[in-house]
Amino acid sequence: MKSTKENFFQNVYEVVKLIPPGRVTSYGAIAGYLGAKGSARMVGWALIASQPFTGIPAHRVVNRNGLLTGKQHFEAANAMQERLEQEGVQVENDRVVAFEQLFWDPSKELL
DNA sequence: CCAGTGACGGCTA
DNA sequence: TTAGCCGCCACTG
Repeated sequence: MKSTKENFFQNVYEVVKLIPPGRVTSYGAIAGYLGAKGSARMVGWALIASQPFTGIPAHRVVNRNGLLTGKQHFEAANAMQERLEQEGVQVENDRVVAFEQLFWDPSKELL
C-alpha cells in the first residue's frame, strides 16, 4: 500500500514547511536528510506535486547554486522571486543573494 | 516494453 | 576556471 515514495513526498512537505522565513535550502540537502542522497530530482518532483497544496513554501527551496530554477513551475515566473523578497531574501538575476548565509540545512538546523 | 525528459548534484576533461 | 557528462528515480509518450 503506502509506497516508500509516498512517505518521501510527505517528508519533503514536512521539511519544507519547517523552513523558517527568510531562509532557503537546496534539493540535495532535503534529499540527503530524507536518506535519498543523490536523488535531488525526486525532491523537485515532490515540490511539483506540492504546488496544488497550500502551506508548502516551495519558493524557499532552490538548487545548490541558489538559483530559482523552479520559478517557471510557479503560478508566475516572478512569483518565486517576488515572494522571497517579500520575506526579506534578496534575489538578483534569479539567484539568491548570500545564499550560503541564508542556507538552512535540515540535518543541522532542524536537528 | 522502450526511450526521452526533468524544480539536481557530483565528477571529469 | 568553465563546460560537459553521467547517475538518481519517476512520469509521459
